[in-house]
Amino acid sequence: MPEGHTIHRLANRHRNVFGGDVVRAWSPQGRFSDGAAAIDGAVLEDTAAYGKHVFYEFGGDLLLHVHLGLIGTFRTYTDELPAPGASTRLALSNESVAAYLVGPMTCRLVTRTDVEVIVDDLGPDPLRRGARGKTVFRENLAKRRIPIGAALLEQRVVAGIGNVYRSEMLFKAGIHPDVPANAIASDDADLLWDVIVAELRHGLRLGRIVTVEPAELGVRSRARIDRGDRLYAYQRDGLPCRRCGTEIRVKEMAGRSIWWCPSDQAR
DNA sequence: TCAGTATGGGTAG
DNA sequence: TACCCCTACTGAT
Repeated sequence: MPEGHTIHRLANRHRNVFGGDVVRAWSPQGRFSDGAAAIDGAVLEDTAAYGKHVFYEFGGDLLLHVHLGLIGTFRTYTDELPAPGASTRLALSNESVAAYLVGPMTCRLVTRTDVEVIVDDLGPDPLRRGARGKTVFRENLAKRRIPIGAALLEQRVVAGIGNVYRSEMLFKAGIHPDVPANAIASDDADLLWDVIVAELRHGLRLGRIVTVEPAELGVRSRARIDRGDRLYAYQRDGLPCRRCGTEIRVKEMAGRSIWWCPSDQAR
């Protein structure tokens, strides 16, 4: 489930369980054998997430770059350590933890210069501390004529938003997905940024996407919200809006479906 | 048990 | 625009 919050959780988890340790690395699938051999026996010094990218620092100029894409998963085991399956691109382990990467879009070795190029091409990451994030986000919107619903999926505009969050953020900010990004008032852009930061932090903490306000369901925390009640708009086409009862709509935008409430998200 | 789909995005054409 | 990665989940059978 790789939107930005998932990747930051992954980086944090692997820093906690592998950080400072010598790790064993191999590629059961064989497609990353040379890369795995290069980091096998090295100390994992740190991990870092930027948007949907995660980097593993092995000292010097040796880093591992992973992007899960749509179907990639990185499963981490701390109790029983099963053997990796044949499709495992990269297996990492120390004495007590094993992590198996399957189906990633990207798994390669990079240099610090490569990382800089990748990160420089990304918009601000709402899960990273940075006083200028809101300003850069607002400036990025002002430069684009495309609909805001499309702009939110562009990782150069803001890094870490995926298809679930784009519908949910626009619902919570009360913005119609068709509004051109450069037509959004700066106050609304600031509000949208604040919603994005808050929601991604909730997602990071919970490990799942829950955007519905607990008070609206009469519960005390997002952790108590049932699976079917977690979202306002995403994949709820034909169902009544949780706030106003208007039927949620869906259409395609930037090659993917987007959902919105025609009443709460007036143009 | 199986088919269909998707929380992504690079690359080839 | 099609393909790819080849998982995880959902709904139909």
